[in-house]
Amino acid sequence: MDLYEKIVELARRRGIFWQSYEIYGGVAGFIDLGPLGTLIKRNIETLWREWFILRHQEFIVEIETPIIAPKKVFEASGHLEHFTDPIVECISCHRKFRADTLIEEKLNTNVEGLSNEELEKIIRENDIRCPICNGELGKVKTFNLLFQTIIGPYSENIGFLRPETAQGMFTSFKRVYEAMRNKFPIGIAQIGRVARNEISPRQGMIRLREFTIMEVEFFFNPKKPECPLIDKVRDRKILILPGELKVKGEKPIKITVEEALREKYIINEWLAYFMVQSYDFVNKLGVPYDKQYFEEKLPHERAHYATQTFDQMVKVERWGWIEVSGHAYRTDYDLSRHMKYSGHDLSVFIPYEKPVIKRKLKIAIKEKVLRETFKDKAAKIISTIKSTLPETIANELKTKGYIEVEGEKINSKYISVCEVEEKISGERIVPHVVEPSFGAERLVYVTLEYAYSEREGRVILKLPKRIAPIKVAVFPLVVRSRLPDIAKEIYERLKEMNLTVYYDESGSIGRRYARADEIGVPIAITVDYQTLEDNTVTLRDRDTWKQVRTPIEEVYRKLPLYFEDKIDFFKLGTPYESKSK
RNA sequence: GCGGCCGUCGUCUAGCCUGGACUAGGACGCCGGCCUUCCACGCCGGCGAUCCCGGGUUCAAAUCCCGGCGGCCGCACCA
Repeated sequence: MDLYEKIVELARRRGIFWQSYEIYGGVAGFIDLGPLGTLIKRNIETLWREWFILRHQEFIVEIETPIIAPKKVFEASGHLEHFTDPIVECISCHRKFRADTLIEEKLNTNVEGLSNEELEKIIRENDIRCPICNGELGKVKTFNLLFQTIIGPYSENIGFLRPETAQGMFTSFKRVYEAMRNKFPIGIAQIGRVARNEISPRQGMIRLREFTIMEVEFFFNPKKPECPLIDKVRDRKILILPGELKVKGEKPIKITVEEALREKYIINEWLAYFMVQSYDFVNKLGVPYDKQYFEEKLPHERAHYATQTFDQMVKVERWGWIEVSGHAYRTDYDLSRHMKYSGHDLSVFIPYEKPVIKRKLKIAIKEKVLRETFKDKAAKIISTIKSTLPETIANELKTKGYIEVEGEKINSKYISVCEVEEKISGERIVPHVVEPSFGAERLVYVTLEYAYSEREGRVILKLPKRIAPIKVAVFPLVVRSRLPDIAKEIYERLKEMNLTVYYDESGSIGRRYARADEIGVPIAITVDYQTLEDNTVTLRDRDTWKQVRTPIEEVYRKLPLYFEDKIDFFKLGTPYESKSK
């Protein structure tokens, strides 16, 4: 049984996650989170919020937008066109191939944007066959990974489930920007469900058809792409595999952020900054730095909207390196497309430090005179003049004394040229975007895998205490005397402190410790006979099985400090060894 | 989607080849009780199985046949 199987089994047994709709045989690509899984995922989300939003709250804000969007949104975003692949199936061996890459490889030509029929024609004309068995290829079909639905009753209004939360940030960009009183640069974050109709998801929690994305769309001025926070991470070393090394089959290299930027491995400082944040965030979930690296996606591997993408890879036992986050430089692709498709201006006004004074020619039209002379034709003449460059008009007036419009000669009787000063206080730009984007369920799995350990045949989930779904377990050593009463009292007090905590008096104390270890409870409090004498209890550390003894009142004071990482376990009391040992 | 392997209590499994005594057995876990002064102790009891689903063959199907669904691995696909 490999680690993945052990975790899946533990998850099912203890209520962390399992396959959805089991009673109907299950459906691939969907999972339920159980009581513990829900807590774990929420703790990961909370940590993410703190790490990416709270710490940057002066310029990163969180929003929520719908899961369903009308067709137009995905026409604009390019997903209807690009989130699909033309696929051909070999008639004899039934293997499937991407039609476009097959042709591009064989004929060494670019067939981007061609229709399925055109691709099929090329395949027929060039007698392209199955590269595996040399069999004949069938019809070119399209796979679109968007889930489709209908908005409203009996409606023609087609909608789609979003494949990423990002579009919500783009479509509402202007509102958020204004609500934040034109804060710029600005990051908009969202945690939400997305859906992708994967062709064949078969890696449990790793490839889901519906999952949670945590992402930031960070909007900045492409003319000022510097990140003021980059100094904080400039000297940080990261493991990175740039595209140019990847194509040579080389391994990731360990370099500083500064070097990565200098060598243009990473093309934007903000992108680099968020990559380091992500490196640390995943480390906080229990993944060591040497089990992570950033891999650049090659042009043909990238999504349609990105000019550079790094995937943050984490090593897992079963599948090797898997992607837990993507870091894409999306440029102004999305905003520009939404401007074009919606007709709304999504640009941002950037004031200059000092207004620029520009001298400019202006044509003054004496409309009244012009109308009197040319009657009906006047309107047309005026609009033509207005759409002509003032410089051109001035030049013609100077040389010829008139300009010719609509077959009429217009001289200085009707128009005159003057020079005006124009004060330009800034310019409008379409922001560029970098996007760090995490898959929450994958992080849940990765966190579990790195927390999983065994000791003396027992499972111990060494979850970071921030992530542990249950923080404290309270046990009476035996069900005798007043021990259960005191333990229950402690349990009630801890609940009032907003901790997740549980009380257990069943079976032997050893069994109860084992049960608690298995779901990663960091601290177990045991009420024993000594408690009756001096009001002290033992606290047991999940990872070392060591115990300390502390007065009950001290427990309430010190536990919060422990969970805030202000003190470590051994500061919770004085070392304690049980007598029987 | 193809090929290989697989699908029985919560979990792991026995039974399947060679159809019938299977009311589907066990272990672990879970629940209750007893016991118990610190690491899955012991004893008693209990709950717990659409034998993946549907169809067929048969007097009789967990067992044989067909179809489907789901899982794992490989290919392909996807990020």
